[in-house]
Amino acid sequence: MTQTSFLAVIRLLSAQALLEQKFSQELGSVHGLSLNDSLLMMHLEQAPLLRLSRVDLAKRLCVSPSTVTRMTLPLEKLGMLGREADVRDARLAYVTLTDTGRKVIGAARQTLERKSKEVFKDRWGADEIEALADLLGRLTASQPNDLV
Amino acid sequence: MTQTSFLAVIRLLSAQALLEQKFSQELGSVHGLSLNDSLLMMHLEQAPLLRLSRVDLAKRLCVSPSTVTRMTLPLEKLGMLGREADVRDARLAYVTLTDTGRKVIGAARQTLERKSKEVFKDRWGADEIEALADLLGRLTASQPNDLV
DNA sequence: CCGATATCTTTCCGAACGCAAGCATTTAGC
DNA sequence: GCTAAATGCTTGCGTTCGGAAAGATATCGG
Repeated sequence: MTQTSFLAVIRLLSAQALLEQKFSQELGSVHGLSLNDSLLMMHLEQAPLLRLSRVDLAKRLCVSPSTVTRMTLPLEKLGMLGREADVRDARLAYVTLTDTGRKVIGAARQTLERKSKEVFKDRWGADEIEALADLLGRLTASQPNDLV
Repeated sequence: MTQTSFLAVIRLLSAQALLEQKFSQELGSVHGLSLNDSLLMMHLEQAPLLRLSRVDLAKRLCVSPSTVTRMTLPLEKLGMLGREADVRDARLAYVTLTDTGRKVIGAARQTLERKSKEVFKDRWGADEIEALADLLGRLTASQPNDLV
């Protein structure tokens, strides 16, 4: 007798591995972004001033602060991200989304949306997709600032 | 207007990052296994003869064959996994689950079950957890041999 | 039977990550 | 006002992963 919660967790982990495999390749070859790069930029997209601190981004992405530093470096050199200091707190180094970055993540989002539709193309009703999104939203709701 | 399927995918990716962060640490410090190590051994657990080929494992875990080779190496040295040749096909090198491995993955499973329950502890009804597991099962159903 | 192709596995190389340590700055206690 | 603790960011080191290449074996077509 297997617990339902355990079953749900295992399937969620397996499903993520499947989706990452499906999305990663095209996202990288077409837009030059990794999946985590895209999530980072989408968080910036919906941030108040198109900017977030690095620790804030780390919490939202569930990665270490050092990873954020390393992730933003190449994107900054490509002109997709910028750096901004805080007037009050000299420790903060905000990551900002540039106009170039907005265009790139906009295009990448279209790719993600198209491939997302493909995932549910067969044997899925609109109400079921919505139910899944809703239930997953309750999991991520415990985290700082849900995405989308 | 954001697509529901896109919303579901983004939330699934975020939820996975959250779960991996929650589970990874204790799983590693207590049992010496990574999350992927555990999934690999659980796949072996339910295999017909407690054994699977490396490419088969790679497909089930959605990782490259080289990753399976590297993952199994230390677990083999620790006596949790074994190696078995095929009588008909000399190319195959089955990964087998030893008695030691069965005990270890059994203990790790208990940890995973306990922490899985914690995830849904608050604000979740039994019917909702089951609905989530069911919907996720339809995603992984497209893959070779669903787990659990 | 034999060559061409396909499959299974491993190794090498570069990329990405977490952790611990370190530096700079801010905040809190006295 | 000054020291101690806390916070934000970066760097070095070890670990893990995917892709390409290589070697071994199997299968297929003639």
